[in-house]
Amino acid sequence: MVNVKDNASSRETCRKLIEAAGEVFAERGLHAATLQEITDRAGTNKAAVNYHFHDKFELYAAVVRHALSCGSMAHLIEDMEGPPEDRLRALINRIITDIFDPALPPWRGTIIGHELAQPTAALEAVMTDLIEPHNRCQLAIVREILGPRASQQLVSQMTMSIVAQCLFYLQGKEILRRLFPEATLDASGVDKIAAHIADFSLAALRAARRQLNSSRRTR
Amino acid sequence: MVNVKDNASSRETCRKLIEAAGEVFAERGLHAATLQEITDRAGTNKAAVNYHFHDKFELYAAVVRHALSCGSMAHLIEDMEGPPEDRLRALINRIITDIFDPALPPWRGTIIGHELAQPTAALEAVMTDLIEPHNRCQLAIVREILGPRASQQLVSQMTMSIVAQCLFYLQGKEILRRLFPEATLDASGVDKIAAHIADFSLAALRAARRQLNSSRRTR
Amino acid sequence: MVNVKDNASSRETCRKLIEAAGEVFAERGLHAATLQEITDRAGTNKAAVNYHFHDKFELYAAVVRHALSCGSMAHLIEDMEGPPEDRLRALINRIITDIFDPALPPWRGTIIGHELAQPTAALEAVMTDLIEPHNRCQLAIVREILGPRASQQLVSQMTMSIVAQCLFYLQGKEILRRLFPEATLDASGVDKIAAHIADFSLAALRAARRQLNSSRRTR
Amino acid sequence: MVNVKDNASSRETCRKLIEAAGEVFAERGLHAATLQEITDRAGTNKAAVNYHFHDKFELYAAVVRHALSCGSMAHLIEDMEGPPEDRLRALINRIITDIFDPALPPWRGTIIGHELAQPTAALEAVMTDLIEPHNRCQLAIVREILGPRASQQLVSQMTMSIVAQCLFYLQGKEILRRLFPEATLDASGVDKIAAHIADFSLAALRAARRQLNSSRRTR
DNA sequence: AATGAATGAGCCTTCATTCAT
DNA sequence: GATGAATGAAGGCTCATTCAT
Repeated sequence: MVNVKDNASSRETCRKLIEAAGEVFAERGLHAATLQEITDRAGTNKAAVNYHFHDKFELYAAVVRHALSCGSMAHLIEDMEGPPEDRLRALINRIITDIFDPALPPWRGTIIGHELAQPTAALEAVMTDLIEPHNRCQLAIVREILGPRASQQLVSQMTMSIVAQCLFYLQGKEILRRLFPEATLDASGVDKIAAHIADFSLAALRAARRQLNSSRRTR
Repeated sequence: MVNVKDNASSRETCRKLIEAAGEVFAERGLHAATLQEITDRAGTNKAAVNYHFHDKFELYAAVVRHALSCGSMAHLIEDMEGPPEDRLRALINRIITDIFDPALPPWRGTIIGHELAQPTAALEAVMTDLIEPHNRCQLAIVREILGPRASQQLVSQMTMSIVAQCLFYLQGKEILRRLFPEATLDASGVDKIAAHIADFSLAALRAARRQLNSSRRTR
Repeated sequence: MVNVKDNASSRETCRKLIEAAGEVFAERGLHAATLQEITDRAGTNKAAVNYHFHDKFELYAAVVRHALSCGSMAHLIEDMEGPPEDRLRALINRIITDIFDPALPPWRGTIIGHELAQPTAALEAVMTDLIEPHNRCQLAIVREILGPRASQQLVSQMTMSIVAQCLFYLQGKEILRRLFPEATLDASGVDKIAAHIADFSLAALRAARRQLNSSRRTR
Repeated sequence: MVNVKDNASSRETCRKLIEAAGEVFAERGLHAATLQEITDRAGTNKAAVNYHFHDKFELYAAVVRHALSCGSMAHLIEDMEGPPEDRLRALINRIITDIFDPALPPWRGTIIGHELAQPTAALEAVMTDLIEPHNRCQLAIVREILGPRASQQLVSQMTMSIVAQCLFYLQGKEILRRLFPEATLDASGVDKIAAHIADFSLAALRAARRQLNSSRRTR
C-alpha cells in the first residue's frame, strides 16, 4: 500500500499516481496497462511507482481500494432510520447516485467490473472491510421487509436480484447504451433509474411477503 | 475468424485451439493469457495459432463468438408459443439452464464478463448477429406483458432489470459464492434460481401493469 | 539448381519462379524476401520452391546465374574484330545497352549490386564461367591499347576505371537519378552514355600511352 | 537517431552499439543481421537497442549516418585553394585515403554499398545534409576545369565517371581483389590509386576541354 | 524524493521447411 | 506435380524492475 511517509509532496505524488493508474487500468485492464502510460499521465517517472508502491500490482491494489472506498456508499449505511421499505429505497438511491456522481472518478465502475470478471488478490483485501459490511446491511433490510418467515435462501436470492440491477448500471455502461438507448443516463435520469429499481424490487418483495403470509394461513 | 477450409483435420485443430483458448482467456484475460499456455493445452504449437487464426486477437474473437453462440440461447428464441408470461418464464429458464449447463464450456461467463467490463472489437463483431436479435426478442415479450400503454423507456428499464439478474449469475460466480453462500448452485438449484428470477420479475411486471391501468382509469 | 526433369510444365514453373524471385530478391534483398511473396507472384505455392530448387538459397543462386547470363554481354566477346580502340568502344556500348535493355529483366542490376556489396556463395559459382572470361577479354583490349610497355598493374587499374564507370550505371540507378538529374536515362540517351564512357576512357588511355612512350624516349 | 541525453555513460553505450552494429550490418546486411549478435559484440543486451535507438531500423540509420559522416570527406571540402586541377587531385586523394584509412571503421564501404544496391529511408535522411553538399562541390570543380562552355549534362557525366572510380574501391573490395590481384591495396598503394584516378580523370577532362575549345574556334 | 540508464525475461509473430494427401 | 496442414526455430520488441546518482 501507500508508504507511511507524511511528506505533503510524497502524498501528492501518490494521489496523482492512483488517479492516473485508475484511468489507465480501467481503459486497458491490469495487464495491458503499462507503467509508462500511467507515469506519463501522472507526470512522474517509472521509478516513482517502485518507490511509492513497490510494484505494479500494489499500485493496482491501491486503485481497487480507492475505487471501493471513495463513494458515499462506503460509509454510514447503518444509521438510517424509518420503515425498511424507505431505507431500501434510500440505499438504492445512494448506490445509483454514486455510480453516476461526476465528482467521483469515472473509472470506478470499470475497475469493479474487472474484479468481478476476474477477482485478484486486491479484491480479497477489500472484501472484508468494505464489501461484506455493506452486503450484511442490505441483507438485513430485505429480511426485515420479508419478515421472519422467509428462509435465509430466499432473503439471499432477493438481495441478489436487487444488487444485480445496481451492478448492471455500474459496469458495462457501453453495452447498455448500445442495447437500451432509451434508458438515457443524463443527470436528471439518475433519480428515475433509482426509482425504477426500487419500485421493481419492492413490488417483487411485497408479492413474496404476501405469498409467505398466505401460505402460512392456508396451512 | 476461423479459416474457411473444410478439412476435417483443420477443423479439429481449430476446435481444440478455441477450447483451450477459452479456458486460458477466461482464467487470465486477453492480455495476460499467453499463446504458449493456450497451445500447450491444445497440444499444438504457437505457429498453429498464426496458421489458423492469423494472430492472438482473432483467436480471441473466435472464442468470444463461440461463447455467445454455443448455448441454446442463441437459437430458436422467436418460435415460442403461449401467453407472454409463460414465454418469459421459459426464456429465463433457458438462459439460467445454459449458464449452469455442464456440457457447455464453463468459461463462457467469464469471457462475457471481460467483454462487459472492457468491450473489445471482438464483441462489436458479434453484437449485430448474436446479441441484438436476442435482446429484441426479450423487449418484445416484456412489451407484450406491460401492454401498449407502457412507454418505451419503461419497457427498456424493465428488460434491463431482468437481464441484470441473469447476467449476475453468469459472471462473477466467485463473488457470488462468497457473499451469498446460501444460494447454492448445485444442479437441482438451477431450476430454483430460474423460478426465483421469473417470480421476482413477473411480480414486478404485473405491479407495473396494474399501475399503468389504474392510472389510466383515474385520469 | 534447376532439376533435371524435362517436362514442359515443370520448366515453365521454374521460369515463373525465377522471374518472380528476381523481382522480389531485387526489391527486398535475399533475407528480407519471403517465399510467400515470391510464390504469390509466380502463382504457385511455397512447396513448389522446395520441389524445384530444394530451398530458398538455391533459388537465389539460380536468380544470380540468370542475372549474369541473360544479356548479350555474356556471349561472343572474343570474336570482335578491328583496331582495339573500336573494340573497346563496341564492348562498352554493348554493356551499357544491356544495362538499359527493356527486354531484359529490370532486376539484374540490383541483384548484381547486392552481390557486389555482399558476395554470397551464389556469386562464387558464376565467377569462373561468366565473369572472369569477360574480365580477361577487357584486360586484353586495354593491354593492346597501352602497348607492351605498360605494367600489369597499370593495365589492371585502367581496366578498373572503365569497369567502374559501367557498373555505376548498372547499380544505384536511384541515387544516380537523384544526384545527377541532368544525365537523363531515356532510350536515346543510352548511346550517349556509352559514347561518353568510351570517350572519357579512351582519352585517358591515349594520354597514358603517350606518357609511356615519351618516358621511354627520355630515358 | 541517437537520443539527445548528454550523459557520458549513455553516449559511450551508443558508440559501442553503433560500432558493433556497423560490423554486423556490413557482414550480414540489414535484415540478416540480428540484434542478438550486435548486442553480444557491443557487450550490452537487446533491450539497450530499444532504449537508445527505439528499434533496429533507427540503429541502422545511425550506422548509415556514421558511415557517411566519420571521414574527413564530410568536412572542409569548400575551403580548398589553388587551381581547380590541384583541388580535384586533392579531393580524390582525400576520398581514397579515407576509404583505406585503418583508423576509420572498415565497414563503411559495405554499408554504403548496401544502400547503393537498395536505398532505405536511412539514406534519404542523410542525403540532404551529407551527400548533396559534397556532390555540389565536386560538380563545381569539374565545371571550373571544363570551362563555362560545357553543358550541364557534360559536367554531370564527367563527375559521375570520377565518382564511379572512387566508389568502385569503396565497395566490392572482395570482387576487386579477386579480379584484379595486381592492384594491391597496401598502405603504400593508397597514394598510387589516388594518383591513378586523378591522372585518368584529368587526362579525360583536359581532352574534353580541348575539344570544346577547338569546336568553338572552328565554328 | 526522484531520475536516467540498463537489463532479463518473455511474448507475439514470422518464416522456411516438412509431410501427408 | 502440387497443395493444405503443421511445426521448430528464431527474431524483434515490450515491459517491469533494479541500480547508481
